[in-house]
Amino acid sequence: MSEVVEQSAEPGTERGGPPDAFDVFSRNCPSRATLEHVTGRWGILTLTALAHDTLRFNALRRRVDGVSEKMLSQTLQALERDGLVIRDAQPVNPPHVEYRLSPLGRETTDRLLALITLVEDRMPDVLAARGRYDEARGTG
Amino acid sequence: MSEVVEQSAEPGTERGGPPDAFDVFSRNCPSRATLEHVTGRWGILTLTALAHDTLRFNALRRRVDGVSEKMLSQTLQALERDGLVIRDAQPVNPPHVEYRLSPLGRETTDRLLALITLVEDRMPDVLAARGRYDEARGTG
DNA sequence: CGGCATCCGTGACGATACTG
DNA sequence: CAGTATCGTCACGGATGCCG
Repeated sequence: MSEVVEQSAEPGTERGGPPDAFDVFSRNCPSRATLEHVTGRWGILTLTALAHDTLRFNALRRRVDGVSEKMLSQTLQALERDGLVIRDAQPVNPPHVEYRLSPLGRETTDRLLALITLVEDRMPDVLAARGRYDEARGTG
Repeated sequence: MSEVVEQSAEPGTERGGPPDAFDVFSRNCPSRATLEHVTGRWGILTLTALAHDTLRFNALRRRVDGVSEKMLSQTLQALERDGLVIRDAQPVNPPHVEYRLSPLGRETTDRLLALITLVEDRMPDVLAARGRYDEARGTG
């Protein structure tokens, strides 16, 4: 396995800092890594896709437009490892595996959803801002 | 300029879809790009750093541990272009440039903060889950 | 101080093929 | 169906140097 999302190699994990040691601003804080799993390109979409339903691998793949098999697999593993996603595998043939959110995953996804909703709602503003910015540069 | 965050090259922007056309799930939706600016590794941290204060470039750089000059510059440009960050440049010598959140940027950052707070709070759970996951693989 | 341009390595990512 | 293994690319991102 030459390519892994992140094994337990967090160097600064055991530095035993103060109680608020999980501040994302420091380079080696594990919360930074988790935050990146959650907010990573595929992390966001995967969690959001699981917000309402329990889904199987390929259903998820269809839902998250553009994700490759590999990246979905990787993303799911990272999220499962962080305890945000639960993997239910039934050893039947053909294999039947379902993914769903854990309680913590649900909480996280709720906040994510709040963010996404805002961004989607305000896209007209964003697009307008982009237009202004580009014009101020392109035209002079 | 061979390396650019993203110019106006969004291919699916003008497809004139339905009102809810800003669904992040479709590959070519501009909201997906904006979401990635916001939730990108440096986007999150930059916005969060600006949550409370107006900051100058190098102050920001010190605050966001590990960011390179180049990435901070790129990130700020993307966020400014999307209308989330406002750049105040005073043409004095030495140059004095300040960055602050726009109203939309503030709204966005508030939601981001809610997410970050949750993740930081729950890091013990995450770490425990990781421990269980790793053990179930390494040992069993 | 606040940038921008250039060079360049690394690894994230996608496509494909294979397994159970 | 649900993945894992392998390989190639390319653009993300760091280091450096220059300019206003």
